[in-house]
Amino acid sequence: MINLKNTLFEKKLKVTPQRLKVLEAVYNISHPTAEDVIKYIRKRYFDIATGTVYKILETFVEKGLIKKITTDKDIIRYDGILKPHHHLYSLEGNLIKDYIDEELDKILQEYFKHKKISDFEITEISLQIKGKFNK
Amino acid sequence: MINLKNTLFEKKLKVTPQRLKVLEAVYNISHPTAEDVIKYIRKRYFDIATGTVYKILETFVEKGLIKKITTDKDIIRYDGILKPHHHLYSLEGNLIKDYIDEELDKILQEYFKHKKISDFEITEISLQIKGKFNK
DNA sequence: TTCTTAAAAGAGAATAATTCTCATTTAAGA
DNA sequence: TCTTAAATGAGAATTATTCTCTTTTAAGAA
Repeated sequence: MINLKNTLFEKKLKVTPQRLKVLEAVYNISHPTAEDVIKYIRKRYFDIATGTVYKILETFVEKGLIKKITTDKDIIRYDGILKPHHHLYSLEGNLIKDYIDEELDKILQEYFKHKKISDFEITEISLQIKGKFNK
Repeated sequence: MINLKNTLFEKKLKVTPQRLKVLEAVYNISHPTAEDVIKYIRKRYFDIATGTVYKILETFVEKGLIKKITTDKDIIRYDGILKPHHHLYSLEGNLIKDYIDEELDKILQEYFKHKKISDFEITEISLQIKGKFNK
């Protein structure tokens, strides 16, 4: 169980009720949009301005507390998992799942140790795996 | 040199001047946004309604003529290259480059032939490689 | 505990990308 | 050439996101 207050404190961010709840939301919802976060907080805790949530999410991304994830929809989603991982995308719906595979990471790391891409320095590699979820 | 008229015809799409130019634009601009396509056409050929361009791009994606590509910005980009490939993303600016690497594709294919992801059928794998371009 | 102040939050207007509606035009086959 | 379903255009509507400016508050100092 993560101590939310401490997480903010370590990043030198003022601990506010709004920030605590946004962080909680991103940790508890899978790949939420800003709108998802707003609903989560309004339903359970208190009213919050949309601009505030957008601002807080942006701040968290800058501080490296959460990550933006890429989708080909026009809505930005966020991810509370920081350790490098990949994503499974449903070709049918909006479902996105995390995919963690350290063996694969090792293979990729090994591969790019030898194969250099000219004029490009790799910081991070993530796979988008598209397909179909079977129920 | 691709025959644009024929490309549309094969997909059973009415051949219109607007569609021809949108297709030309996506082939000639690297990872354009809808706005990029509109500017391209207006500058060189004729005025075109924004809604028309959005509609045409959507139609092309549905017919598999082009692909949407994912970015963590809030703008959708398109890609005229259909053969499976990966993308290099600049962490600094908006630069996106195609990255084609058949050796890597083979390794991934081999890897996932053995390693199955439970309840998921892979259709397509693409890498997002983030990092820094060196001039 | 109270005071101070920079930072954060709130309200709502502004912006920008995208979608929608409906009237008009046009490609393509009869 | 005629017919018609499909495509385009114009602009309004929608929606996600950002911005502005005022008010509130967290946190450290006194």
